[in-house]
Amino acid sequence: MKNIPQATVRRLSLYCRYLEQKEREEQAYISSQELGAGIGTNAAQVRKDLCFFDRFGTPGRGYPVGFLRRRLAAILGIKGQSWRVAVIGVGKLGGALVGYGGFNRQGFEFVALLDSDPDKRGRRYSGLVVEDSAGMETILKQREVDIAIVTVPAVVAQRVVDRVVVAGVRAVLNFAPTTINTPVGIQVRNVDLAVELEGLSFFLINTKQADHH
Amino acid sequence: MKNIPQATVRRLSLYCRYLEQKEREEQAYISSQELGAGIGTNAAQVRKDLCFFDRFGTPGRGYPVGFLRRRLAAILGIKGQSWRVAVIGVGKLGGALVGYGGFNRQGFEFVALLDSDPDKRGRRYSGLVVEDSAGMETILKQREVDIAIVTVPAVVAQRVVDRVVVAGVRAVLNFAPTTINTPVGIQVRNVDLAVELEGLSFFLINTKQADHH
DNA sequence: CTATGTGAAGGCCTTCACAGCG
DNA sequence: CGCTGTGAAGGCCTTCACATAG
Repeated sequence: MKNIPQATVRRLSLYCRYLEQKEREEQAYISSQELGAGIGTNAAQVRKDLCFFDRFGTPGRGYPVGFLRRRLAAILGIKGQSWRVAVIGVGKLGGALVGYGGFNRQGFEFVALLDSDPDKRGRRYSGLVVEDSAGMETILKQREVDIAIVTVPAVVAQRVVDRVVVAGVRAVLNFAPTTINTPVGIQVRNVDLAVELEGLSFFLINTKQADHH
Repeated sequence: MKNIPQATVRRLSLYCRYLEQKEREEQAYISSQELGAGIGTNAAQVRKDLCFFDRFGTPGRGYPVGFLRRRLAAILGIKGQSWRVAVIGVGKLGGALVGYGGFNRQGFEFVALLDSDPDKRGRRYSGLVVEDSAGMETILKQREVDIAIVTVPAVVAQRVVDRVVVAGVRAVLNFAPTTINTPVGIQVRNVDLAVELEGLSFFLINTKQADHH
């Protein structure tokens, strides 16, 4: 397969979600124009993104909603496949993520919650018990974890990710506010709240507030 | 000022945080090489980013750590300025974000928690009481809120953001898994957990697992 | 002699424009 | 005739390379 831009992959998720909505509304076809507007981009971008993979559309009609949605789900790997997810660090944020609606999309399944704090152990979230992170490597391997969500304090994040990688996990979603280094072949995505807020701050001081006359 | 790439702004936050660490370690100077490695980029990128703004460095020595950190904080607008933040939708995720360590950096102050659910009203998080979102416009205006963090269900997110914008807020951090439309002049940042997870999923199915012999 | 500052080159992603299909 | 599929053009961001400063 050709090399797919990271930006395109992000939009595929957005297309897929928007198509789910249109499918519920029982819309049969959708144009690149409408699909683009629905996720905040333009028609040309949609067509370019999709033509990386296949010819999904019918000239003159648009894309069949259900068909395109299923094909995109397959491309993203969230169809007929369930990824096994572990949460490491079950503090306020980690606890909130388990069972949060944003994750309740098919294709992902929580199989382990780990924490080093004895006080947190034994707590239940969505039917899962928090276990001792001392046994991290064994648990991650035994449960065949595919993706680790890391919500530990910044100072221990690198060490935790190192252990996760040793356990054979190749995909990490990092919420710790620090930069993580990993060997090649490991994919790390960072969700960095400070970076987002500071980006907004930069925007606020560099734009003139509209005057109120 | 020249037009600063979004990507550069993101890195400025990372530089700033890395410099805080080096400042605590009482390091006096840092090279573009070391600063780049510290946040996962290269020396040329660091120099290019910084030279958008000023000449911060000393050829032959590098950048003075404390000086550069303060200047970057000023550029990002998190020095001598405190942005007033409201959280709208205080469910699991919203509640976790209030008081989460990632936000405990100077420059941001929570001044309102709003929810439409009567059961949530009156609950306290970090000393703030959850109030009725019926009075959103009034509360946001009276408290001079600069940034709204939106953690409501996807179906109501657009309507909530519309009201936030009417109330004069120009910066939104959206956690709802849906695309938000706003007038020009409003900055929306999306933190989309489904998109991140599906990006990892795409990576996993498109890379060969290293063989174990 | 080391490390910055910066124009130029390169590469990647987006937008354009239109041929071609239904 | 409308809308897709796609090469080409354009624009933005990253990387290079070296003049310059200490």
